[in-house]
Amino acid sequence: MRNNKPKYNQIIEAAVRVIAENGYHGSQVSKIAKAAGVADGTIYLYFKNKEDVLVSVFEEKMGQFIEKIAESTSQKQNAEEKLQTLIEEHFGQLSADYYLAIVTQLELRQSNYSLRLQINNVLKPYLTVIDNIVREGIEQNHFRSDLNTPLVRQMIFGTLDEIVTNWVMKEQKYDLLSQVPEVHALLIGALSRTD
Amino acid sequence: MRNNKPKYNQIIEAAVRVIAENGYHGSQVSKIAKAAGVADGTIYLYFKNKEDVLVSVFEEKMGQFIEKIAESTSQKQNAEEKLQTLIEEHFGQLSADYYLAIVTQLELRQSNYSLRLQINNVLKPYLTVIDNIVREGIEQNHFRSDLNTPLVRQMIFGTLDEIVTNWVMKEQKYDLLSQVPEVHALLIGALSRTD
Amino acid sequence: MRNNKPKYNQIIEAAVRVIAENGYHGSQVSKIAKAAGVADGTIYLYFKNKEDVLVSVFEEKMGQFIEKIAESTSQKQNAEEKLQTLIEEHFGQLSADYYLAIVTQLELRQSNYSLRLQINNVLKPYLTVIDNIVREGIEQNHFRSDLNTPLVRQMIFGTLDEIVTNWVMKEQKYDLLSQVPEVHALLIGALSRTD
Amino acid sequence: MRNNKPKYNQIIEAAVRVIAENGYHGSQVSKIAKAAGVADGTIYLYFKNKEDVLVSVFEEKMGQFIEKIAESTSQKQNAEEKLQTLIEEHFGQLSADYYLAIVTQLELRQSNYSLRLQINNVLKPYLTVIDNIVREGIEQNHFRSDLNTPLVRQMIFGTLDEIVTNWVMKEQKYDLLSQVPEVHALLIGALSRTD
DNA sequence: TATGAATGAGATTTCATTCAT
DNA sequence: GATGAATGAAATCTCATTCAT
Repeated sequence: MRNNKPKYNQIIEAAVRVIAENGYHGSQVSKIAKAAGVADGTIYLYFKNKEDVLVSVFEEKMGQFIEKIAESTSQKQNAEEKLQTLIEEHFGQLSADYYLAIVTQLELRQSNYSLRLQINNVLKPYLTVIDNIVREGIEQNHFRSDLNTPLVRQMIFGTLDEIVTNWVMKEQKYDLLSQVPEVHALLIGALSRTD
Repeated sequence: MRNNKPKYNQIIEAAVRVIAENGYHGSQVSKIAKAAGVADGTIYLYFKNKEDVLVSVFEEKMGQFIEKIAESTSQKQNAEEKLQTLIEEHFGQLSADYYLAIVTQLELRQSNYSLRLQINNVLKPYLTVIDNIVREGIEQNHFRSDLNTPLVRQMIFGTLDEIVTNWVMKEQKYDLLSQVPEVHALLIGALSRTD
Repeated sequence: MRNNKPKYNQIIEAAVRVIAENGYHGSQVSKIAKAAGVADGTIYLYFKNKEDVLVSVFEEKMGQFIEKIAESTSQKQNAEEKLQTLIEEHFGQLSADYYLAIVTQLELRQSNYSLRLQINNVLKPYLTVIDNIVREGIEQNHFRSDLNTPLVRQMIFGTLDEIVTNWVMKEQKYDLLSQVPEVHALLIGALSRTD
Repeated sequence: MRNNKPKYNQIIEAAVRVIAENGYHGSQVSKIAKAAGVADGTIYLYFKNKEDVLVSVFEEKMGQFIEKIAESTSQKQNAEEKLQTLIEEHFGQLSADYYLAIVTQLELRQSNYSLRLQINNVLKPYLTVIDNIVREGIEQNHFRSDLNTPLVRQMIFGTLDEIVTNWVMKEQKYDLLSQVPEVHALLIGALSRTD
């Protein structure tokens, strides 16, 4: 695998740092190369072009992000707990990585359509995790049986994403993790049976 | 106000069209000028720079969008109905204006940080409308009294925004308005008192 | 026509000068722009890209070159005189324009395949002039009737071209025009009836 | 000599193949190395630099080409026959080696001035062969005594070269060798005594 | 000898903005 | 007010060459 090569990871890590500090449009290849301690041309030994660097940043970082969430949730027994864990991990990981939060919430969204499509692809497994929790909640009779899974998934993802983006744009001045219980309560309220 | 001048509006309308058809990065000043039937230099008689054109597009279009929502909701008596009307108007207006939906959901999000801050400013009155509905629902004892208004507002806006973005990215192949009841039910579920 | 625009001609003339002085591969767009007294970007208002500049140099210069030859030869009555005039003009014009000779004989031949095909196209009318002289000579019974016109044309053009190239590579240290009679005699020897 | 080393020849042969298939500008050192089955760096153990590879290709290939012509013509008794043999060999060898024809007629001509000077040097022995035939013809009283040898040599070489180049550019769609008699007749016509 | 990963200089082209008319 | 020709800064990517192993 290419990520055994140390230079590959050096470049990815440098890219996150440079993008977080200079913004998407201020992140020239030469700046990333310098931050990674390699020559400009070296970037092109590991990546097809600049867009490939950015996609790879997202793939690597979001890949880990999603994997952790998938693993943590899988260890919980019911849908409500899984949802809570998902929110905790989502907020927790982005709280813990200042640069990653800026890059994923603000900077990479400025990318062009082609890059956006690839980013959406990377996100798919996360959306599947959400879908499965919703389905499980319905099967376990904890959630309402008439839920429209895609719509619910859009609500959950849209809610979490908007909350994190607000937090990043407010320069992370408050504690994101402390909002987990309230967010969980809101979402459970939306999903639970009322009878 | 500068929007009494006919060329100002010509340019705004041309910009929406050009951005929707060519994407954010394919929308050069010269292209907008040509579509508006004016010379490149004329743009600079009405706008400070390109960013000002884009902000103005958002201001004008979202200004109308928000105004309509504010007016429609104000005619309803209680928070639940107001929320329903808000969702209807939000989905309805974007359903009705193909170009506007693409521009606001996809293209203008590719803008840089500075433009994004200005766009957020334009959105503030909309967020206030949501806040007021939430507060009213609490006061009317329809919503739970322990709701964290900003958080709830983020959930509502994040949910609606994510749903519309998905719909635009799926090339508007399904009917957005038919989802209003389900979305409303979900949000009401999240907000309502359970006792 | 685009060559009414003064900048267009400024750029063409500058390009000939720059190519002659710096060689094909030493002729960056910025160097041509500077020599023409315009900004780099101005080049692209008049030419699609760098290749278009080079093709146009050849078109304009060879266009005039060929036109003069066509006109001069047309005023002669028989094929032998026409051939003499053609050689005189061919050698004469390139003798008179130091830069043009270097550019057409040495530098533009270093171009890539695509440019070479376009250059060949420009040369076509010249080859036609030669063909017509050959045919006329045959009809007038001055040249042998069994001549293979394309082959003869290749001999004539190949001969003149090789002689000029040698002269340019020897840095034009001898007088090219003084060779006209000998060259003419050789070619007439090849073409004339022997009975 | 360095061409006792097998890798040297591997690289030369690979270079011809790569240049014929990819064109002069598409023939990177790494591509030649790969085709030769050696590492990039190995090229530099056998050649000073890329230009040296190209010059060597020309030297080796044209060396053989010229040697054969010199040998074949030396076995003929008079200038006319020698000229015929020279044309036959010139056309014959290039007809027989598809890649060599493309490389020498089209691709290597795109090289820069310095390489062109070296290529001219390689050609010198061939030009001497031609010169000797011309001088012999004059001495033998077959050719006109007033011939300017360098000029005649330029005519002969220019003619043959132009004919081959045309044939290569027309993608070798017709038989080059069948033109030998006509070409010979033309050149003999130019050189022969007319009394 | 042989390797091949790393280097880094260098050039085309775009496009927001200006300003003389 | 209106024009649009001209500006020129700025960034990606290639590829010949090197050198530690």
